[in-house]
Amino acid sequence: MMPKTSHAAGLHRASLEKLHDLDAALELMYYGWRGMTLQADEYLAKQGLSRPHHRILYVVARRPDIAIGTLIETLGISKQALNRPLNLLLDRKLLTSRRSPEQHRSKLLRLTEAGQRIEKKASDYERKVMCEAFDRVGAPGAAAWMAVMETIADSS
Amino acid sequence: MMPKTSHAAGLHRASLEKLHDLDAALELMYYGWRGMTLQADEYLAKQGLSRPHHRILYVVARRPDIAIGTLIETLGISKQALNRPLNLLLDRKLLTSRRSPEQHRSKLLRLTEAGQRIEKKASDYERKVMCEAFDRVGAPGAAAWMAVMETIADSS
DNA sequence: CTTTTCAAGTCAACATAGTTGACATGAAAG
DNA sequence: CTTTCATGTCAACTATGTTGACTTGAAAAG
Repeated sequence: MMPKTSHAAGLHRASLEKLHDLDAALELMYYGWRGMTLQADEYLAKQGLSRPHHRILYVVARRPDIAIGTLIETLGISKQALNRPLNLLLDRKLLTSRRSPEQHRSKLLRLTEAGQRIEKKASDYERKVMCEAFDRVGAPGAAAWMAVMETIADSS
Repeated sequence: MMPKTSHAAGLHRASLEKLHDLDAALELMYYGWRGMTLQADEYLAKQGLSRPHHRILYVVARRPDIAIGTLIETLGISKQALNRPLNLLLDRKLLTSRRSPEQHRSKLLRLTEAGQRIEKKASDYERKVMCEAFDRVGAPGAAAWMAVMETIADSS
C-alpha cells in the first residue's frame, strides 16, 4: 500500500507546469523566502516567539537606543500592532526601555544579553542558509544574486 | 516645516547597521519578496482578492482539473483554510468545479476566462519585476540568482 | 444490499498579525 | 498655562491560518 505520499507541509517545488518563462523565478522567490526562514521560525517557536518578534529584535540589535516611534517607522507597522510583541519582549526581559536623558519624551530600546543571544541565534539560522547557497555559486554568483535582489527591492 | 518624512509604509532599506557579513542578504530577501509582490497585491486588492486567492489561481492555472485534495497538498494549508478563499473564487466565477467522470468523489477545478485573466495579470506584475531585474544582470546573473534560490529553497 | 472508506463540506473555537479610531498621560515647547 | 507630541492603551474589526468534530454522498468491499 502506498504511504499516501503526503509531502508533509507544502509543496514540492517544480510540480507545476510552467505557463510562462519566468514562472520558475516566481516560485523560487516564494520557496526561497520560506527556505531561508524555516529553521529560524522553528527555533523562534521553541522560544515562544515568532517572526514579528524577530523583526523587532533584529532592528533593535542594529540600532541600539532606537526610539519606539522610529522602530514603528522602520518596521512599517502601526503602534498598536507593535504593542503586543514589544511588550512580550520587555516582559521576557529580552529588551529594556529607558527614557532618553535629554529627550525625555522618547523611550530608548536596547537588547538585553538574553535578547542578543536569541536575536543572534535566529539570524544565524538565516545566515547559515544564505552562506551555504552563496558558497555554492561563489563570489560572482553571490554578487549577481544581490544585484538582482536590490533591483527588485527598489522596484517599488 | 518638514513634511514629517513619513517613509510611507516600511522601511527604507539599508538604514540599519550591518552587524554581520550576511545581514544585507537577509534584508534583501525580505525586501525582495516584498518588492516582487507589491504591485500584484495592489492589483489583487482592487479586485477584492489577496495573496491566498492568487496562490489558488496560480496553481489551478498550471494544473487544470486539479482535485481539491491535491490543491490542499500543493498549497500546504488545511482544507478549512482553503475553504473560504476557494468558495469566494467559485462564487465570483473565477473558478469552476465539476465532478470527475470516473472518480465521482473528487471535484475538479478549472479557471474560467475571467479567472485566467486575473491570474495572468497578477502574475504578470510579478514577472515584470523579475524580468527587469534579470535584464539588468544578464543571463549569467539570472542563472546565478536561480541557482542560489534553488539551493535555499531545497535547504529545508 | 450493507457496510466501510474516503473526498469533500461545514461548524465552532482559537491564535496571530495586522488594521483604524478614540482617548489618556506626561513631558517639552510656546 | 496651553499646546504639542511621543507614548500607551482600549475596543472593534479583518484576514489568514490552525485543530477538532461532524455530515454528506459516492465508491469499494463484504
